[in-house]
Amino acid sequence: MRTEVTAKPSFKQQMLKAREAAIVQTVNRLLAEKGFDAMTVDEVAAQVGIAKASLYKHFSSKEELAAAAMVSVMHRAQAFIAELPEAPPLQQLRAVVRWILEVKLAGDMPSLPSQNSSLRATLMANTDYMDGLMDVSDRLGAWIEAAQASGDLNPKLPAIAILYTCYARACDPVLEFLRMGDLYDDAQIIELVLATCFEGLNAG
Amino acid sequence: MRTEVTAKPSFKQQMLKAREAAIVQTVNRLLAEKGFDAMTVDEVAAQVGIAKASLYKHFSSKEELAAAAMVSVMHRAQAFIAELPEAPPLQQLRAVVRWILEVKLAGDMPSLPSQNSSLRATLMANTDYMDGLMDVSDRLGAWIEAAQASGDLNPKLPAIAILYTCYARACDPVLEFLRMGDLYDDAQIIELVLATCFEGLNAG
DNA sequence: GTCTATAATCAGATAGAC
DNA sequence: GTCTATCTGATTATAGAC
Repeated sequence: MRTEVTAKPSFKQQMLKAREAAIVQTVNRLLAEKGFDAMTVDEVAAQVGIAKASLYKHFSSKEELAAAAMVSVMHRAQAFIAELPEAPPLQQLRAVVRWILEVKLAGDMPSLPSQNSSLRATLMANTDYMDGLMDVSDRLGAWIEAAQASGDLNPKLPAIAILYTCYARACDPVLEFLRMGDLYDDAQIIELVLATCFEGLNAG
Repeated sequence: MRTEVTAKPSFKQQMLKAREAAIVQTVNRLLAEKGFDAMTVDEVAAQVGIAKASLYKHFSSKEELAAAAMVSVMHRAQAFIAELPEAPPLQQLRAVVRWILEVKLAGDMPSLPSQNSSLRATLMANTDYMDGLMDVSDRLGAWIEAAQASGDLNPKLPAIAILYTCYARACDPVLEFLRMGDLYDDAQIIELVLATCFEGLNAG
């Protein structure tokens, strides 16, 4: 009966984790749809199907909710990068940017106001988030420098500027603008933005 | 005495216009600093130095305040475009994008949440704003198509995608990111973003 | 038109029973 | 841990005197 008594709490914890995952997924979608300020905790609780007070047992503030969503996407990014097949650096970088655009178009890319200071503080204090961010930045940074050395990326641009430009695709309004026009499907939109990002607007 | 009685209200109206201009300037700056949601009407009134109730005599809602700020930048954009010296289309377009980046770095580019529906409605109902937007879009659109025809801009990209990509520089977070790093001054940051926008990340 | 004072609402967070 | 009910503070907007 040893297995039973140890399995019971484990099962309970699994349930908890599952519920927290559901919360994070809902927050993720709401952050992508409406942004941090417009998202209300009441809304999150309603869509998850639990009481607001229960939410606060899992996450102690609205900022923590947002941070959990950011950690979630960061982990998904790490998983995506880890499973990338071997390829030239530029191709890897392009694949990551494409993934960012796909996640955004799928409505799963949380968007946070870069100015909100309490939110910034919460994020910077979150070691899961910071570790993930640094890990991803290191990997992308290595690809960027390798691609510059091999003459695939413009060596005159600072690597950090290239990194930021890639990250910035996560909140690029061009995707929504093009979608509103109803002239291009999602796949075409992604190709267009990828092209403007890497090849620029100028003629080749 | 004819001049006196007609001059009096004209002067009064000038004062009003001046005060409204001060309000709009304050709103402009606050929208650039904190965004629409984080900006409060109390804050605006305090910084202008008038009572909140007085603000509402000039603008009937927070949305109207934001719309006035958008009309203001739109008019400044039109004035900038009108005074541009004759030059090839690509150069004109680049000048406008450079102007956008300069205004943003100067902290004078209001940033609105693209999702807020009541705000969208207010903006779309504002004929001053819509007229300005269409006028600017027409002028930029003509330059874009001319530059594509002359082989300066990539003719494979839809003109509308190029237009949106230029507009999107008004909310490009790369500017703030690079500024935070403290490695480049404002002039360098503008050149970097201009280069990535037009020449792309790839090597020439 | 400007002010002080206040209404009305909404959202983040908590108390306390179960 | 989950719920209902509530507190607390902030924010948009307005009433009414001058």
